[in-house]
Amino acid sequence: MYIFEMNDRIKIRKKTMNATRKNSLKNQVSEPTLKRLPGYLFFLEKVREEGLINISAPTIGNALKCDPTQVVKDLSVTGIKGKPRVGYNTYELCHALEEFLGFNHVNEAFLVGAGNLGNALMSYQEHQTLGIKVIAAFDVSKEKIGQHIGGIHVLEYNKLFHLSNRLEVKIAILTTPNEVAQEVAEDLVNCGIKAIWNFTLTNLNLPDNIIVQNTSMSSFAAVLLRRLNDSES
Amino acid sequence: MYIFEMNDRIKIRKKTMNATRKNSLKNQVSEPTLKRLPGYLFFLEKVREEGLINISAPTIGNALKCDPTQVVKDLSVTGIKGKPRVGYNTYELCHALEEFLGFNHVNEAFLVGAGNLGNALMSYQEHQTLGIKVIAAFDVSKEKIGQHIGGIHVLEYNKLFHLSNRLEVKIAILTTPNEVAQEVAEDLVNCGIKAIWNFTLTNLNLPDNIIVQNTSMSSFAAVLLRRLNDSES
DNA sequence: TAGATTGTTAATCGATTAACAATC
DNA sequence: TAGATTGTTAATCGATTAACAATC
Repeated sequence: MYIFEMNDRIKIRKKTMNATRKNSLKNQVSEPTLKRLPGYLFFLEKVREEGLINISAPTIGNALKCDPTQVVKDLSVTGIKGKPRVGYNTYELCHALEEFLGFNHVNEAFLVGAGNLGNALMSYQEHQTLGIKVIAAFDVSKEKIGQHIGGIHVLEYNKLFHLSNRLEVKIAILTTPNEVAQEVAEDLVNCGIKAIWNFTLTNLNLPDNIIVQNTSMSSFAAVLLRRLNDSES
Repeated sequence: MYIFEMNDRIKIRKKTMNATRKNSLKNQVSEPTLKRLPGYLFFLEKVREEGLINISAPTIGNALKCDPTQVVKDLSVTGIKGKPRVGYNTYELCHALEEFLGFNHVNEAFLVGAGNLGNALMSYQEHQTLGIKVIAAFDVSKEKIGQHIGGIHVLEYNKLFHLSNRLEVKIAILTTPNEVAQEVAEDLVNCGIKAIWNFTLTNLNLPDNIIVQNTSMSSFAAVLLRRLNDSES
């Protein structure tokens, strides 16, 4: 009988996991495509308001500075079919994109950490239709508790546990200090949260089935500053 | 003599441009790598404060949930060499990363559009060291002009032209309404701005030498909502 | 020395781009 | 019909991952 070495075992387990993972990810839309979709939606809504009934992929590509073939491929995820020589129906496309992205219905969310960034996101969302609506914010600071920001109450952190029992909220926005992010995230998962929009710099360690969307401003700053540096040399 | 058809000409010009572009981009660090670097920096700073002198790529990869080979490759851009069986010197790495990213010196920036998101970024930056410091904000709204937010004056938009003459600011943060973004961006370029951190949904049309870093919150919302949807089916 | 880790080079993987037939 | 545009399939490109020699 052949005895695996430890390294072999690990490799085999890794491969199996990857295969399973990949299978469940099959026919999922790729992240680059998903990130481009809101851009199409915004542009198409503008165009539609201007009264255009149809628009071709080359026209869209020209406006958004990307390859027409890519536009065709990206838009195909909505299931909407275009007509040769005519293009796509702007109304149909807008509608399908909103539905596909989940921007057409209200996705309720909790927000934890009513600091600067937290406050900003609370105020911001009133004006942008991200499809995500913060219904309650939580903080531990006595000064912040009781405040109204952008029409949202800031509640005591402990109330999270009660409230999550009553409401079926699946999304949480995490804007706490980095040091407590992991701890808070675990609480959120225990409260039934399925997806965390993480604005902290902490790398969260959570069960595989929890969706974590890391959004670090410093990544963008890094690209901008480095490109500026490159261009000057 | 062979006469090109128009399509051929366009194709050839495109190819030439791409070749030139690529040449100037040669040995530039890729965007995915750049976006990961602040994560390494943040983690290494924490680790260094805890007193660790050396750290290996596998240890970093484990903490940040990414491939050790990728860690090695990413960190190689700093020029810091690790020692086999020992790893990298945490102090050297932190220092080199900060320098490489431009986070070690103050990069002055203007901010245009002191709305919700603008205010947030003004307050936020005090606490995070993104390497970018807003030294003045501009708005057209009478109510906002004269306010102090996060220690930053909100000035009348027209003052931008005077001030940019005196100061050598190269970076601008754009948080205006979408409708005026293009117009403001052109003003900024005329004022000598070289890099624009664009938080609007408008696709800016600017000279090739201007660096535009698009940062749309809705892209992240799109990925999060879609993944949540996928996981539920 | 033995073995873990670096660093480089090759293989793989996935996304973008190109090519082209189908079609309105 | 002619020709622009869709939509699919193939080629290219670039990033990630794997393999392995060098080295402390």
